[in-house]
Amino acid sequence: LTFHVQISLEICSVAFASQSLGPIVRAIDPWPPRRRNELLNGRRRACLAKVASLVCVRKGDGIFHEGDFADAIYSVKSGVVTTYVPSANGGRHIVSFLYPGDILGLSEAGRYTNSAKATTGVVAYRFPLAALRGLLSEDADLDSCFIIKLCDELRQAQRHALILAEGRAVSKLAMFLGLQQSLQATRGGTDSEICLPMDRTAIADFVGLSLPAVSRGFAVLTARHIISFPDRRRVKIVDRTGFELLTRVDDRNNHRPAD
Amino acid sequence: LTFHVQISLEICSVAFASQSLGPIVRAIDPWPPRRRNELLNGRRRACLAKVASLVCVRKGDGIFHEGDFADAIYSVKSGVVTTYVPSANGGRHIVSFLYPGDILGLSEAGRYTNSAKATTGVVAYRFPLAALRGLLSEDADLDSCFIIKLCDELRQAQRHALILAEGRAVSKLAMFLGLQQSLQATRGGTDSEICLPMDRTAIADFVGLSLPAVSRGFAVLTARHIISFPDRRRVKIVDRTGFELLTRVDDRNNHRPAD
DNA sequence: CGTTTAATTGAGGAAAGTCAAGTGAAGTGG
DNA sequence: CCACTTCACTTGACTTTCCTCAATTAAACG
Repeated sequence: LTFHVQISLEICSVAFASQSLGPIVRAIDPWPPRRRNELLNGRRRACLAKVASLVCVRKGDGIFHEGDFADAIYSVKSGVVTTYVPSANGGRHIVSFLYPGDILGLSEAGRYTNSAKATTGVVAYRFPLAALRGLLSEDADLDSCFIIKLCDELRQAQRHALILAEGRAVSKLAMFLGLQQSLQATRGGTDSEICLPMDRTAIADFVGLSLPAVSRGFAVLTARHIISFPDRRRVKIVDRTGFELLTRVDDRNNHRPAD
Repeated sequence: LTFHVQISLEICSVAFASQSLGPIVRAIDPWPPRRRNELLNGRRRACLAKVASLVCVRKGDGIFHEGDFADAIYSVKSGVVTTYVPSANGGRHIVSFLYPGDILGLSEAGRYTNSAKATTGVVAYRFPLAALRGLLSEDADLDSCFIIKLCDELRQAQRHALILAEGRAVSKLAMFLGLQQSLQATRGGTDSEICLPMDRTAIADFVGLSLPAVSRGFAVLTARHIISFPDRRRVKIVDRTGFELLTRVDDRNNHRPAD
């Protein structure tokens, strides 16, 4: 079975499990000991589901575009969404990869601040802003949930910035893998195997490297036996010590083989 | 009069003007036509002021440190705060520069995710989390205000990522200046003169360049008559067309003198 | 099985990093 | 108030890394 088939299966099962319950919002709580993962109780999920419509997007299709009138936000139900900022000469900067339980549709003065497209087949809840704001103004706990989720996205954006600021290509890639791993860990993935639903170009546009640099970086990490690729879209961390050394911020010297 | 004296004066006047009213929260609204700048009405500001304490921090002193137990968030009343992630070998990555009306103290599982220190003399409101959460659970409009502010910070973090992802040093610097300018514009600053409360090292750590690269980059921009420095901490944009060309995302070719 | 797309690999050049010296301004003590 | 110290910034020379362009291989799709 190829990766795609497995993803499709996952979509079905997730969709099935949460169909009657309504949207999930997933985040790590900024504050001490509360719920850690799914933020909404059944009643509130049902309530949100009432004002939401379900949209299905084929792999590669756009969801909204930078500058469009922002009349709704979305919550990913299944699949992977990429948000990005297109640039003049056909290039783009990828802002984030979004997984089930993530929300998207950030706007400024009524216009989306970036574009979104489906990296795999995607099913998402669509919340018209008017209706959502109605709900938010009535239910402080629901607001709380959004605050927590926004804190989560903010932390992730800051972590992304940390990756982009890193000097060495191998460190960038290691940190990227670490990020993907923790994202998948909070969603019940395994610890030592990371799957990469996006292609190399997308990785390059996310970490701020050229496509060849990504390829070479992965080659170096593989040659040093820090990671291995069972398949182009699946990574195993072989040498966790070496790996974590690279994910440490900066150091400027962690590119050389640790002896 | 030097720059420092001017800053001190500003601190005094700002502190005086908002002393009796309580904290301000400033943000650009993500949604259409609502309030655009100060988000809180007088009653709510007074209400927040009741649970807050005022902290004064001398220039250069720390406010909290990464990993500390996160028992409060802060709102800048006057001065400039820098948040950063320290790295092993004495380096650091700067996450953001915070101005009056900004909030700080992002945490994960009860611990601050980055460190904060005063770049100028700073006065800030300190909100103990317990009290703040009490207020938030009672007042959905106050939650709304925090949601809007978080959206604002998220957009800024994404804009920061855009700067870090940019390839050319001169573009990074131009984008950085553009960012500072828009921050100061929403706070009533002038359009053509930008002031830089932070030193060059801080700029380097923010845009992801070495200190010499920042120096050289500014030199290039000056030589091309795109900007000018009346003083090391004050920048004027001379050639706005050339400037905006550099702030366009990517292009990979905008480093050469446009003929 | 051939075509198209995605990914790797190679060679050359340019940009920024590093290290180190030099300049200027600010702050300190006599 | 001025000389001196100190810190912030600039400038220079050299090295490294990554980007660019291009060719090649590998995988996906009909």
